[in-house]
Amino acid sequence: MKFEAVTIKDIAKALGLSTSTVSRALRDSYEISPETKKVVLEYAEKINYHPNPIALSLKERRSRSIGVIVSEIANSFFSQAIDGIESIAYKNGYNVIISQSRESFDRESIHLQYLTSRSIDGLIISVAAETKDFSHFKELHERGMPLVFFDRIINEIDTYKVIVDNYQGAYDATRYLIENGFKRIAALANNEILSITRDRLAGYKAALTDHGIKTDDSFIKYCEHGGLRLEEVEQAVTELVSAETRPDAILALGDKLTTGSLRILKAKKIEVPGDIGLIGFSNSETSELIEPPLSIIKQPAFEMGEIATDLLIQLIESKRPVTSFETKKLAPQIIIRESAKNKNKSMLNVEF
Amino acid sequence: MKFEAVTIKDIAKALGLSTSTVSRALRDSYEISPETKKVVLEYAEKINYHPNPIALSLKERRSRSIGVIVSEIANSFFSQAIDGIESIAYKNGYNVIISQSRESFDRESIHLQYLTSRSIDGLIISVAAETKDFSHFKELHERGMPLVFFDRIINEIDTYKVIVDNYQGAYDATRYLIENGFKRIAALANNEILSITRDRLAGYKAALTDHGIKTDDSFIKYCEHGGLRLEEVEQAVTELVSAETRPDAILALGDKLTTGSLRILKAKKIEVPGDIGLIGFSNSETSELIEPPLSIIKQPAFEMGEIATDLLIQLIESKRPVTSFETKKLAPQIIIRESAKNKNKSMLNVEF
DNA sequence: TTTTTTTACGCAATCGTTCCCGGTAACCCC
DNA sequence: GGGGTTACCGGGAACGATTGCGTAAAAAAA
Repeated sequence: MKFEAVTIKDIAKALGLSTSTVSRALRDSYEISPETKKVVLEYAEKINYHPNPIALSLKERRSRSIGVIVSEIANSFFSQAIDGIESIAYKNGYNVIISQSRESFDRESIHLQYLTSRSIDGLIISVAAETKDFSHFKELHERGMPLVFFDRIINEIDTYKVIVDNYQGAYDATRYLIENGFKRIAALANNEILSITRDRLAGYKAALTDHGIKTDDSFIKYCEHGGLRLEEVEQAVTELVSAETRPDAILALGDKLTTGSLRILKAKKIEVPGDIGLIGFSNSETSELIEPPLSIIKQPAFEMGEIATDLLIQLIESKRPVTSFETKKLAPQIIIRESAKNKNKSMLNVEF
Repeated sequence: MKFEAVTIKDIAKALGLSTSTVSRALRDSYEISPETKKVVLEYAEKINYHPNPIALSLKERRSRSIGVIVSEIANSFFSQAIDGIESIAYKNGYNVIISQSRESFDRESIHLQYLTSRSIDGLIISVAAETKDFSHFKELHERGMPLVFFDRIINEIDTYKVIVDNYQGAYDATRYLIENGFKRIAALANNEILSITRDRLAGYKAALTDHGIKTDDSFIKYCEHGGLRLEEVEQAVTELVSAETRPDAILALGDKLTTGSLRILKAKKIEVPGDIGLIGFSNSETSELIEPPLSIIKQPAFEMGEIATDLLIQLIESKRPVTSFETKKLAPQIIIRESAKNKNKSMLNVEF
């Protein structure tokens, strides 16, 4: 099976010209006479010539492709972000190679290795939950590979980063719960090492403190793989609801944790928000259709992907080394629905 | 910003050998002495040499990358399928370039053009809803580009195809509705030209006929963009529920159509399944959490992606032209939940 | 008309790798 | 010791495109 492409040589031979002349004619060089250009252009059009991007990559030492590593494609947040990445990349003539870490450090390392050996021009990364050692990223960064982190970032590496205001999102969600009568608010977090975990928990704790509620460490549960495995969510939720003092609300700090905990609560026949209120980070397209309609903290995923890609391309195409980087922080959107409605008032809403 | 890679020349120079010798040593050629091999291998390891895939691509006239065109990444079915595609591609040393048609013919053509000009080795496609003219695919196919269709296929093009048994899925779902007391079953379909629309509608009609129900064409509504735009779903559903004889159940023949129609029904305060039963094709991860829990016909998306990629790679790597193609037809999974439960019995289940 | 300049093109190197074609030793056989 | 193997390695073309440099012919200036 082969797919023969026409080359510049074919044109040169057919027209009795040299390849250099053809090349220059195609690039509209001033050194070529208008007549020759016309002939070449018309013939190229006729035989449907397209420059071989691989030959160009070899010559220019750039592949015009960028790598992306996320934990999981089939996750609304990431698929929306990839959507944004693709759109900008495409506009700029880059293509995108996607890999999934599935929250595993090993898979992340392997993909990183693979992508860089495929000679990509830059990399957009959301770190895996398992990853505690950042040296592979650091080394790459030091060797000059353009890098942009989004969502889950690495503070120690100085480059562009794109995140939402995780602190504020968690703070506002927690405050909402407090102001609506919830008092014993538990947090269901991702892996402790992740930037998003730290920031979101900080917001959660600050909101509690600001409202005179003592933070209780037994109310904070961590899921090593961010809820990618339902068992870890089950264990965390089970521990929470079977404690002596059971929380009356859960703040879930990740997409999979939000739907996962609802899944578990339903399985345990625990009413939401009657028995336990629920609000969480989520970009699910169907959050409003869910029973009860989910209260969510939503990230502008598409936009984050766009911005990250814009920054990466800037980095790739800049003539001189970039030394001053910034962290773009976007505002999350909080959407309140039934799952976090006022405990007492909500009794009135139940349809008897 | 540059990312300098070590080449075979660097090794040759450092070791006082020729590039050919180094190349052969790295490929473990019999023409190279064990000692030389050892020296080369060790040095290559030491300076972290990796062959430049672009140079290889140029030499071998293959890029080891495959293109994928789907309507939308942020759609559970496709993201799960891509997941399967990536996994097989990665195992075989291919990378995957993904584009979205967003159901638009123009975007599909442009992406097709772009992908082929990027010298990909093969293509996996699920046709856009808008596409009625297949000549761009045909031409590509005739020029020898390995092609595999999945989900939405083109019958006129003779190549590998991977689908579910759409006829059977729709038939069984319709039969379930009939056997559970629903009599006036409407179908909400994708664009009329799509293979999945034809097959699913055929199954729907056959089930009706087999159970002595006359098919009513006014009960079949088409959405030109497969529900990608909620307005078209709204219009279709509105037409259905405002007809003189309103259907008592809807069979939605696409992912977006299923959640879309539920969205509209909810907005219209129409009870599901009390007023109207609902079952539909869907691969949503949260279908069980939805209110009411959704009855779905689920496609083995991941597996479909895997199979399609396997077939494509076979096609790419086969020495002689392949002339005999098959269509892999997988079984869909029907999951019955509240949204399609027996009209009369379901009254008993409502919690008062 | 001769010299200089301009115009328009070709030659060849280059990117990193593979591979065909040679070439030179060392060794063996008669 | 001449011829034939064998083992090992290098030169250079090729993949498709770009580009610096050289140069012929044509045009302009002297």
